[in-house]
Amino acid sequence: MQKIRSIKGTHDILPWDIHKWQKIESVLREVFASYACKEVRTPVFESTNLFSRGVGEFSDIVSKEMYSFKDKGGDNLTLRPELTASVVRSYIQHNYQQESSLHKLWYFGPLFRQERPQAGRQRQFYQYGIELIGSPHPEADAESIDVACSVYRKLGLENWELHINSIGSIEARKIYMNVLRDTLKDRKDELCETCQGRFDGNILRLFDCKNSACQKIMKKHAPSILDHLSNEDKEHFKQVRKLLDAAGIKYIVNPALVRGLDYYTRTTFEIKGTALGAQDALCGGGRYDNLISDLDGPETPAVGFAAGIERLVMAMDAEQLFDEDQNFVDLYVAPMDIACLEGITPKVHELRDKGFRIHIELLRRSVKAMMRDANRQNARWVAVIGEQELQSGQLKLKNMQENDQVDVSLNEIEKIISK
RNA sequence: GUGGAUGUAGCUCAGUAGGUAGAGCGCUUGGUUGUGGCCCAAGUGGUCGUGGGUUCAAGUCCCAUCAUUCACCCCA
Repeated sequence: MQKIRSIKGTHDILPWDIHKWQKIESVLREVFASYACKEVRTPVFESTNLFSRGVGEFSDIVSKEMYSFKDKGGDNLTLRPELTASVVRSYIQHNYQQESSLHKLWYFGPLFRQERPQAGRQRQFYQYGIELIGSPHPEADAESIDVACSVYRKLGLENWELHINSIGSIEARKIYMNVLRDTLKDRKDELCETCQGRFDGNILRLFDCKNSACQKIMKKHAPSILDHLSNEDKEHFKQVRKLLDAAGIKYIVNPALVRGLDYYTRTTFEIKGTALGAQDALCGGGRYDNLISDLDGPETPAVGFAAGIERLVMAMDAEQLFDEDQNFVDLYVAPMDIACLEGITPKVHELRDKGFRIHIELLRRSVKAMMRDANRQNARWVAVIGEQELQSGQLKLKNMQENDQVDVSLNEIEKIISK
């Protein structure tokens, strides 16, 4: 008999690790609120064709990594492999543009991709991100990059770097790709197999190849995409950089940064964790001016990013940025027997209503065992409740840090444990 | 999908030349009658991933399989 376990590439976030996620989530809310972004939540599954149209039918994500299935009505559904398409779908479906001409949205949730798991990559994983929809201007690009960086700054993360690039408009990119093909065609034989395969298709991907021979060739001979942008593209990118400078954000202009998703235009950016393994992208994003109209929505410019939580947790663990789990209990109630438990219940109920964190011992253990347990649970105060205490209404509250006891009446408990 | 590494108690691991399993931590209980953190003691806990094979005998050798993990690919 095989032990039941979570399926490949999925993980439990265990009770003793959850505080890490809660810390991150609370900072996210804080940061997004400070940029006046609003949260949107969309379903975890959508029509399959939303992704094949939005992400690109020939992209790896769509062609081989999606969890797709037919429901009982025969509809083709897919567990979302990314969130931008879903948010855009929601934007179009509910005519957000009628509410306001600019939307600053953020999201957080699980995504699903059937890839081979490894460090920093799982089949169900969590991302948060933002989409700024409506503005064609560089200030929107800069703001979305700014938000992304703020999260790491607020969390105290140090080992990361921001890479930015502009891949121009579709027209400029087409021209550039031809130039690239032209300059590299004599060296095509020196490239690795996969790169040769991509030579005639999406040649931009050659920049992503990890093969050192390919990298050398690209570094030496490939022209920079930045030299092949239109004047408008160049001006846009220049303004983005000026705004980042003004915000005091350090960045690396990296002309080799070509994001994998098909929908990007102009600005692309990526934040790399410098202490992570092979999967080092903490955050990736860029501008996508054509996606909304491609999905039959109104012509609407937009820019956004997505960032992975698991990788962030790894990066923060590496820098030891998580405090000990501070989930202490305010009052540990140790009843001598069931009658004592019953007698103290009204008081406990009242205190819990007021928001105190109270643990009542549920195992009928010895006082010694209860004290040990209270210690383990980081209890601030302990009250041993016996017949005597109940009858007199007087009890001893033990302060676990100071190791001393105070005599109090039932009604004074609240005052003491509030401190 | 392709490669490499690994699979022994809840966790981290040891297991010597093949002879039917150990440590530390954890957990439980005790060290007198109602009080923790240190210390001490006892106890709990594993069909050695699974299935075959070789052998008198396998955790230890061989094969298969599954799982985990790292890397390729791709990406957050």
